[in-house]
Amino acid sequence: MSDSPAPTPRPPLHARALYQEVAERLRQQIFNRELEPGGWIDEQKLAVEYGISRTPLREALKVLAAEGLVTMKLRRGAYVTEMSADDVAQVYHLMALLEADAAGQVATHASPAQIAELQALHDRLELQVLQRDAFFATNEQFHLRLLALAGNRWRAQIVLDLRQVMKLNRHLSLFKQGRLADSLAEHRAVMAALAAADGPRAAQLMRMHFDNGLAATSA
Amino acid sequence: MSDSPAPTPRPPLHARALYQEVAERLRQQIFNRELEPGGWIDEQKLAVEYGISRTPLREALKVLAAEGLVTMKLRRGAYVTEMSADDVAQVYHLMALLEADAAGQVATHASPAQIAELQALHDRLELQVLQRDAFFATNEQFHLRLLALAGNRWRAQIVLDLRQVMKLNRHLSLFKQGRLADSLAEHRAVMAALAAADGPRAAQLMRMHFDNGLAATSA
DNA sequence: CCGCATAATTATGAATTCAAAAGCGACACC
DNA sequence: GGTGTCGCTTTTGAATTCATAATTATGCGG
Repeated sequence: MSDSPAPTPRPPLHARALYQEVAERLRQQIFNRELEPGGWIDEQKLAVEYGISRTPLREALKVLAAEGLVTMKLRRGAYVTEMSADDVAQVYHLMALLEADAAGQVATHASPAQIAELQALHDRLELQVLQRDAFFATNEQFHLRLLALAGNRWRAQIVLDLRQVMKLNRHLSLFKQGRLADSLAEHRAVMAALAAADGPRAAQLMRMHFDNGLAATSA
Repeated sequence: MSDSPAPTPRPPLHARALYQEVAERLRQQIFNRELEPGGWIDEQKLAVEYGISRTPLREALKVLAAEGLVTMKLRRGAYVTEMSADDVAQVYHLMALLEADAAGQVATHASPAQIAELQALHDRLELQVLQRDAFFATNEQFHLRLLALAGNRWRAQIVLDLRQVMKLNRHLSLFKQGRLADSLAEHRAVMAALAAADGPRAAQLMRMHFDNGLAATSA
């Protein structure tokens, strides 16, 4: 009689397919450099490590390949994608284009409550300028939330994928001292434009934010 | 002794993995409406039809899912994605954004030979205004070539995927009489801007080209 | 001692087999 | 007559088995 309020044993927790769980786990291993860019992915080893068969693992690898995180070589298996400096520049350019447009949309169409939500995230960012990892996390939250508010699920998905491949070389964007503070200042300006409902300015500032981000990696 | 100059029996023709071949075949069946949007995809039936096992077919389906062409429902299989009118508008917006940017890049950076190449494609388009299917094919060739010349492989891939999902509802963009001619006129203007190396104008005209395309579907 | 051909090993790719969940229908009970 | 439950069928999901290509090792010949 102690379990009357819906115990929810376990099956409903299997909300996602196994291959998706595996894909997510692979992404994390890639981002954490446990699988290094350019490196070969040993299917058998990972299948044993994950306690599964090769089948769902191979399905996950093909999804990651479609996302661009891994590269399939015919009859040679899967390799973690390597990003050249040129690739980084290209992806930054696209993120700038897409996120600037999103910022413009949000500035002109978002409700006060939604702006307040973004403001809250930004405020948290202000407090985390000395904690690199937390800063990155909150920063990503802000950008993804902005994307969601911009209301274009296709763009949101694309930017998500781009942000993921960008994590392949966090070592390049290991912001040098000071970049974090600069980034925050730019962020503050974008937030101000959003709050002012100034679409063009928000877009322009967001573009600059990314251009500076790119410059910081290549410099 | 008659086969001395490298016969190349067959193996090198296996240039692509089977799951990729299957993915391409599935795309074609989807675009041709042999698999209708919203419809369920019968794995066993298709596997028999293709003369393969379910394994590579399922891998292909997951790739298509990552591209957005099909939707996987947990424990219920794969369904051809349905595009809402809103989805169409969103995707058009992204194509406008990305291709306009690409046009700007090409206008400012392409070599004369590359511009001539695009001009040749456009000239062919002019001759095909009365053949709807040929017009579409050449039109796509032009846009994809432009993307390639713009030199951002990530953008090229993204636009390719977007163009694919857009084909899910060609019935919506079954250009009404006259739209083809209008489209051609816009195309001619874009080509002129490209030839004149006027980046901003090329971008602007390309954006308008897509905006008009969207208006033609929703009207 | 070096190079090439050939055999053994290993890993990928695909088919097959197995398990489990969802859909469907019949039957009984209210 | 309607509703709920039990069991049967179908289909998805995953593991296992099998085939084939590539890599490595080995041995022979130069």
